[in-house]
Amino acid sequence: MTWSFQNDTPIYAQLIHTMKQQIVAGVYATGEKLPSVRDLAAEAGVNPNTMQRALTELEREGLMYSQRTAGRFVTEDRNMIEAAKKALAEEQVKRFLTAMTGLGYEISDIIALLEQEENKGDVSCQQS
Amino acid sequence: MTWSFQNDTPIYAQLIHTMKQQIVAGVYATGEKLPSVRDLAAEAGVNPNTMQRALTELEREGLMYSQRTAGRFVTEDRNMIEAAKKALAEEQVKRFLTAMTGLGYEISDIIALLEQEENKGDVSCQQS
Amino acid sequence: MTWSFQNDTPIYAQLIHTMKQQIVAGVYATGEKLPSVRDLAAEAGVNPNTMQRALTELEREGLMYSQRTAGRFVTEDRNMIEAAKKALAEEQVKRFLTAMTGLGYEISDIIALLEQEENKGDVSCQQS
Amino acid sequence: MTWSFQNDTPIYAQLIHTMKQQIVAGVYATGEKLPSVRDLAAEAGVNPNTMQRALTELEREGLMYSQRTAGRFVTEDRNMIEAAKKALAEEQVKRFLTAMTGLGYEISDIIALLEQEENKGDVSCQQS
DNA sequence: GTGGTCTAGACCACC
DNA sequence: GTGGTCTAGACCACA
Repeated sequence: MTWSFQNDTPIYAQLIHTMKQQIVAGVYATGEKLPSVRDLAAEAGVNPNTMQRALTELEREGLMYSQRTAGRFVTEDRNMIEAAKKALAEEQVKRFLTAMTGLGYEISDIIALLEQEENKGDVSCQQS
Repeated sequence: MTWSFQNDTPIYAQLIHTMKQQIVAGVYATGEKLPSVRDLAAEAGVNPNTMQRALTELEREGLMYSQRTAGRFVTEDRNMIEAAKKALAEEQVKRFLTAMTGLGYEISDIIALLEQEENKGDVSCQQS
Repeated sequence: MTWSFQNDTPIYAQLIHTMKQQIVAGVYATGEKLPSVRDLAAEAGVNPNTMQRALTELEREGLMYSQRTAGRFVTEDRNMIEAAKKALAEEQVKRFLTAMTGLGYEISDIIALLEQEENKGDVSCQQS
Repeated sequence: MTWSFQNDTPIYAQLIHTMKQQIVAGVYATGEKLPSVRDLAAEAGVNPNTMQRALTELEREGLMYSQRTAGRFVTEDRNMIEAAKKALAEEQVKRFLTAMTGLGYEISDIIALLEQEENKGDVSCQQS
């Protein structure tokens, strides 16, 4: 299946985001060799040029590097990945907070909601 | 402005979601007359039928009602709207949590992050 | 509003049925003068010729008679009307029974259902 | 054969009713695969979209479910079907009673009529 | 002009 | 071929 894209943000930007998430989430481990541009493009159902552009950007950000002959690898710098992770998380938080405050929730309300979730997940079932 | 749609979920579903959000957020107040189907469709840049379908569904959910010739109105039942708001919030929370846990965060981490945000918003002193 | 017709049975037949029902139900009383063909046709939203045909048939059945100058009248023969009533009732019963047996109900079941209805209608409310 | 429709109620509503009746009556058995939307539409002589709408509604009511590629099936939940049957029967009874009382019959009269029918059906002796 | 219904025809994803 | 979605355009009843 080809991925799904929003038609308001450029596809290459969405690719960057998705690849970043996959690296941070460990789909592609630290130092791991990535599939070829052609394969990645095919998997995502986009033009190889578009995928190339995304990868170049990710390289510029330091999340991956390419060696002429051997291929393209995820960075071995865990701090780098950690930083990317934090950035992504912050983005999620920001988006989430915007949505929730737009719905009329205060941060304190939200924290309360999350604590509820935490208890829900902690113990399997306390009282039916 | 025509709205933007993801190409993985049906447009009518996205319309439902957006309209719901707008009602909950008070863009369309309780009991207020909504624009005509045709106008809403034009505004969203979709076919009137598609908008119609979304509105029909919202009507079925009780968030609005239509009067043959007079037009379509937001429900006057605040509880209804409140319930919709809660449902939307829960959806946001769920989505957020899966994204964050996918990134490797525990709920406790997330709560900590949010508390940080809270303090940031509270006072203007920043000690990055 | 113009009446509603099925598109499988001729309109004149449906007119006969409806007029018959109205006479039997007393909408047009025994011996009463009927509106003009033109008016009846307008009321039903059909061509006067079609209404004429229906009325002619009703005359043939003896439910009404016309006097050249004075107009058209419901029969004064109560037996006639009574018979028509029975015929209509029988038709209803037949249709009803077909539907219900088609649904898998036995006549005894149906009678039980109706007796329930009778009790329901009899007393306003016995127990909440 | 194309079906016949009344021109006062929307076709899709009539389709819902007819399909429901057929399921309840066992024309389409529990769990059975239904013809394709297109075939059903052709059989009924309506546009596939109209038939689709009816089926969607029936799905929502739980009387059938669809599998992306395999087709559409009658629910396997006999209780569901039983409930639908009762609802249809109640509707028939209500309609019948209003028609008959409109003709001037009391419920007791009607029950008497039905008992007559019962006896008629029981033994073949007729003493008209 | 409003909501609602219907048709015809197209496209998509899935297997 | 299946279900599902979307569009474009038409028509109706109502007021």
